[in-house]
Amino acid sequence: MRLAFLGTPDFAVSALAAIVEAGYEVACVYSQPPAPRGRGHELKPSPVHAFAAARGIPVRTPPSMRDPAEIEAFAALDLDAAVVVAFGQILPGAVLDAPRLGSYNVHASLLPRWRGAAPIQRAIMAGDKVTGVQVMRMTEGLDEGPVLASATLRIDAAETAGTLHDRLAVAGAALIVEALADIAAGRAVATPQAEEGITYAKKISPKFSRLDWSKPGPVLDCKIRGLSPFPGAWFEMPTEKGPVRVKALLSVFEDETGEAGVTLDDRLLVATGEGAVRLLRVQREGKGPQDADVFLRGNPVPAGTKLG
RNA sequence: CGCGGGGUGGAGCAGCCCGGUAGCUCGUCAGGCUCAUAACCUGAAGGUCACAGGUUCAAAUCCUGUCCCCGCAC
Repeated sequence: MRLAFLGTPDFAVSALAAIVEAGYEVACVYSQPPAPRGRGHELKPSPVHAFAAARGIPVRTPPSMRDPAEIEAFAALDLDAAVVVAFGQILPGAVLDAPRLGSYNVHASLLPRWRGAAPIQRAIMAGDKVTGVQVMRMTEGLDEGPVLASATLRIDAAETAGTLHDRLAVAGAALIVEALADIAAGRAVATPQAEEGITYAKKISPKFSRLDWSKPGPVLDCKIRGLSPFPGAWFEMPTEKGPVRVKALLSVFEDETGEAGVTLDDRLLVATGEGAVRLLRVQREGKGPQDADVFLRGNPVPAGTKLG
């Protein structure tokens, strides 16, 4: 099997690593172009780019796969299949159909639920109890292709987008390797997605990550965990020097009541519109993440504090 | 030179603007008390206040330079 791999973030690295490990020939890796990241505004290659480069795999980072020259170059790779994982670009049909056996995508949800950009975060934010990862054969529609392989994971009460991301990345890596074996052997079965239960996982915008304490506790808890660690659901905390922005990274719902936004004890139990939420892990602006007890040592928050 | 925050006993912070014997919460150690949901009381150890210069009678605190760390740009 001669493959091309298209992916960008860490989530995709797990899949690429597994594919390489399994011994498949990766003719070329495609990734998003290096962007200014990190302190100092330095140009840094994407995680997938860095991984591939370190292993001597050719890397291409075209700004657009719609470019006719790129499509031609892609076709010239003479591929058996292409694997796409969180690439970050919509691929034209000419690219998807170029490989002899087609193009396959690893998607972190149980389709057709959470088609689109941010399935992991959306699943937690919606309070889903289960989610999963699937391999589908790609079509031109957005995550509409038939599914070849699937793995289901439970989402527990302490799950954050970060922990779930890591678990799904591992599961997805194993799944794509299995699926490729089936595809190579000609025994892969693609099942069309259900017509019902379609939802879309809109891209996460930091603009909507502020916590509104008047909302119900369970909703806030899911929002906190779904946006953790990035971009982080935040609120304002009063201090002697003025309000400070604090991100909530992990929380748990508790059945206590009080005026929304006011702390009920000195350990970050915050009353909401319905019930209360205890913050277990937080991050002050400009600081690293801290467990609540560590945070409280240097930043005491007495009961009765009104949070914004 | 993309923007911003910071380096103070083992951890998290205050003190710096308005120079003058280093403070808080926690941890550790010793002893006591108590068989209670982060336990409590008493005592102790532990810091060249990132580093190097400068100003000054005196610098964590003011000035200059260096090193390191962190956050945001997904």
